[in-house]
Amino acid sequence: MDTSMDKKMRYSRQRERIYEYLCCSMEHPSAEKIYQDLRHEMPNLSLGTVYRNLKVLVELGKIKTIDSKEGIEHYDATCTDHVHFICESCGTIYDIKNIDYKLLEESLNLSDEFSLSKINLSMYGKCKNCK
Amino acid sequence: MDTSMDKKMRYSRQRERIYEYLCCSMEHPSAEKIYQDLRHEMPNLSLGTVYRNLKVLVELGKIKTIDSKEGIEHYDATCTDHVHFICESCGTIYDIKNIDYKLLEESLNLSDEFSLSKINLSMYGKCKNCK
DNA sequence: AAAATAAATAGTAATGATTATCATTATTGT
DNA sequence: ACAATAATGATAATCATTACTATTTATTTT
Repeated sequence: MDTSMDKKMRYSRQRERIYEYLCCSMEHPSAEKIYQDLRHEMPNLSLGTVYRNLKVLVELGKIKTIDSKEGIEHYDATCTDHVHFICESCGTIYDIKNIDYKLLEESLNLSDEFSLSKINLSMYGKCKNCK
Repeated sequence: MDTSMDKKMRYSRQRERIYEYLCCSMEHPSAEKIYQDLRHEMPNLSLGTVYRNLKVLVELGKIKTIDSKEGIEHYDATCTDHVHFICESCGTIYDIKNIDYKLLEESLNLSDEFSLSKINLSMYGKCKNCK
């Protein structure tokens, strides 16, 4: 909401740790999962702090959100281009990295009435272990 | 949750009307929007009934959900294959219909460790009116 | 280095979309 | 028409996320 008068950001151990956690994690955790895991080493970390910092990190472009199934938001620190394959049996979210974006954009046949800025692509199916 | 013992479904004027409304609508409404519009002709329609029937219609495969931005679910009765273009300025959701799915799947370069059953694709950018 | 400042936190209350509950109403097979 | 039971309407409950506020902490100023 605060568009003018940008206030300068200060260092916070909590934000640093949340970002570090996400960078190391391979499993695209939810805010709740991050909170539960970091609680052990930061006993009075607050869930609100996790949400607040995830939002900040998204605005800074350092992490991304994944609109996974049913309502709960998940987060991802891998900021190179990639999309997700979500297994319908076990729910695991896999990173798929070798997309041919030129071919992909071509397949969309978008008329020039639209200017494209972002593609949100997820795939569903069964993974190696489940099929 | 009820996997065994399928109980037989009965006709309901409310469900019929909700489905009809969705088929005629061109704007991918939310449950709340549907409720507010149908309230006039069905004064004691309940919001819960709208949610319940939308869920049933999705299970029957007669309509689809669109995981639009920020949390609120939207619904769509166009069940031919198509994806959505969501304008970042005005929020309008457009149907994009002439996708080349063969080319699209090719561009994904999926290893055969995964068996694909569904693709969820949304595009973001600016529409004709907003750019 | 101490005081002044303002950003960030922890803890908790509030919000808002969706679901569950349950007494009542409506549909369908006999 | 009647019994069986699915669907409704009204409302309460749930649950992820956000807002609020007194306090703590990081930075700036003196």
